[in-house]
Amino acid sequence: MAKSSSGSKNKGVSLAEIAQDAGVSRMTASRVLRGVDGYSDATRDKVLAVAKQLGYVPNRIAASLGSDTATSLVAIALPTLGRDLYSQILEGLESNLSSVGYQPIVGVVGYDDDTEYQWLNSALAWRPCALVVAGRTRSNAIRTLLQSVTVPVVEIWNLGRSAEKQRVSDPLRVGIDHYRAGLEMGQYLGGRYSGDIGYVGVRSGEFVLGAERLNGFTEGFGIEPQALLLNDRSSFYAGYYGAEQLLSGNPDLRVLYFLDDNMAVGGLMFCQQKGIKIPGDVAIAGFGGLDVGSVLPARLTTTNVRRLKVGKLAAENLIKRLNGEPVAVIDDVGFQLIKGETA
Amino acid sequence: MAKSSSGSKNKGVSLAEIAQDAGVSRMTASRVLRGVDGYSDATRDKVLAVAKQLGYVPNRIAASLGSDTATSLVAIALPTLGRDLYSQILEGLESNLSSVGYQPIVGVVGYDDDTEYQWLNSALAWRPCALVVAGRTRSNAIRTLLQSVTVPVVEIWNLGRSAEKQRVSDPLRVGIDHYRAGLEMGQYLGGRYSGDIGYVGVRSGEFVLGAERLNGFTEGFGIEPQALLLNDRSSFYAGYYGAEQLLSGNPDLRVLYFLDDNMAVGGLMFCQQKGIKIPGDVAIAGFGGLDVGSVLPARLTTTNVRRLKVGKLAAENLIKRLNGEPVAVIDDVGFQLIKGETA
DNA sequence: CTGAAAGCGCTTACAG
DNA sequence: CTGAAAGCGCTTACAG
Repeated sequence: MAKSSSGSKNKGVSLAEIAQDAGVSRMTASRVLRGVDGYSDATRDKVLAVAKQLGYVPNRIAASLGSDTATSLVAIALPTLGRDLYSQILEGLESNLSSVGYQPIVGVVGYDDDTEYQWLNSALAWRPCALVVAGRTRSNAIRTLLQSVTVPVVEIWNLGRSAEKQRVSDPLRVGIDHYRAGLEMGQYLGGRYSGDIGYVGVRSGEFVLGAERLNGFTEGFGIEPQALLLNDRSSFYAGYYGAEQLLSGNPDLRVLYFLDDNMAVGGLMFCQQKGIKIPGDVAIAGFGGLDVGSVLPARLTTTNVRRLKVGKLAAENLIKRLNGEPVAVIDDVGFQLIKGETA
Repeated sequence: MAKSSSGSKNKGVSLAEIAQDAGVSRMTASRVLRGVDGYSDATRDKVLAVAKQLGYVPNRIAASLGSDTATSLVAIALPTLGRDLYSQILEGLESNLSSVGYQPIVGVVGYDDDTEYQWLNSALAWRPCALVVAGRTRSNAIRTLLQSVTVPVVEIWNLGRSAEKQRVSDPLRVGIDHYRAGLEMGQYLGGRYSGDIGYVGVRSGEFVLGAERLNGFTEGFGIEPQALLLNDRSSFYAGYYGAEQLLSGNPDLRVLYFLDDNMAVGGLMFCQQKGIKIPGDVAIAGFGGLDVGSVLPARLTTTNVRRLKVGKLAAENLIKRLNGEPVAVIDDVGFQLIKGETA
């Protein structure tokens, strides 16, 4: 547990001192500092001057306890962080959240229900005004937790498939329909290629990343791909390795679909090194629309998703909900099939 | 400012209720729940049972106000987030911080002093137990702020050049000496190539990213490179574009050094497409040791830095400082010159 | 436009 | 081992 012996709290300037120096009551000083109505111009100027001179830093801990409104803290639980996906979503979230005075508490919880549950519980102790989690199927314990919480919950990235059954009290969802993204890629490739197909993805324990996309892809293509699920994180190297594994076992594979562009580029590199022609021998497709795909000698065939936009929209919708404004319970950011030169 | 009309705070179970149901005083319940000494086994079991049954979620806001110790919140101000660099550092930070009960409040503040100052000030309102910022030269206002703060400050990524003058009260630093990283690369390439050299980097307004590295590189190579500083974010495409610009203006450039691997790979792609031989015609080097470099047809010459490690070590040292334990004021994570095939 | 009182949910000294 | 009192720094109703 966190403890700090060096940490006797910074007893800085308090509201009471401001009030005293300005010759007003704490209430009046409080009103001025919060910018609510109820004071003369002279009073305002005096209080503000004193506050500035003394270097007053308001104490949100006390403010939050004193009021019965929630804090301006938003608890954000992310599955991962070190790669493009969630870091860009988080950047979008942070940007739009902080611009209106909310501050994110972030946790990296992986794909493990217990870890996420623990984290959410400890985050709740800070009485956040909202919760942001990645959309996915969860254990009963977490579902119960998320439902019993009185603050808004936003699920990002994954819209889920039961888009039609939403009620107003349900969590807000912002992201894309990954099944459809996979479906469209499957249909596109299915119309151009035939023969055996393969998929290289990643799992985290029980949890298979991008499972809905793979389902959609299978449906769209019309053939069950040979799926290789590495127990690893997505990376160029995982894609390289996965392509090697899959192709060495099944040299006839005509199409290789990857969990994301990072892995697809890794697979591409493997094929290039082995003299396998793309897309002549093997067609390759990724997902995500990462930066790298556009600079490759051959433009990567992929599905483009605006990750920053997902974060920004999630923040916007959350803010609307917090302000009691009407808001789309499901917000589909959409995607774009990029018909590149690798498939 | 943040406000929430839907946000009447979740009046959940309080300590008082636990105490009443368990038939003890609030103080005793508090002691049990915090795990400090001073109660019988029977009392403990009773309190714990009631707390669990009622679904008690402790209120850290109140706990923090009630005690005079700092919160378990760590304020982390990052320049950027959507790319590998700081997201991986943050992942390391979060991981080691959360494992001992600290929670990060994160802000993305760019390279602008005013923005960072504002953010730090609002973060301070949450009375964090520590501050984490990126190491760099700052305005007087921020320096004053960071010095006047009573909680530990950690500067990450950049060690700075005045490593010898540190005192115990100075901020902790964890990262690498970027000047040296540039110097060693410059020396390495200077020993292998001669002729005009170029550098493609990025600036954010006044702030030049990786400026110390460029200085070291110049010193090490012994020649002032033609430097192109794009007013953009680092990306594959920026590297591609930068290489194009630089090479079209100076076809004789023999060496191209890039701000980071992303940009270097972009430059590499440009050269490949133009039939420019690497390293026969142009030698290319990056920085960072990003994943992509290892899968390229030609292994990228670069400087490897363990970003996750920077974050983890920063957290570890911070925790030591918070616990009053001795700790290295400057912690050099080090780097590794990768002599690849592109230079 | 202004302020005195009470309270938010905890914890810190005390005292027993 | 246990508890009554006071207080953390604010804000919410009131009342004027």
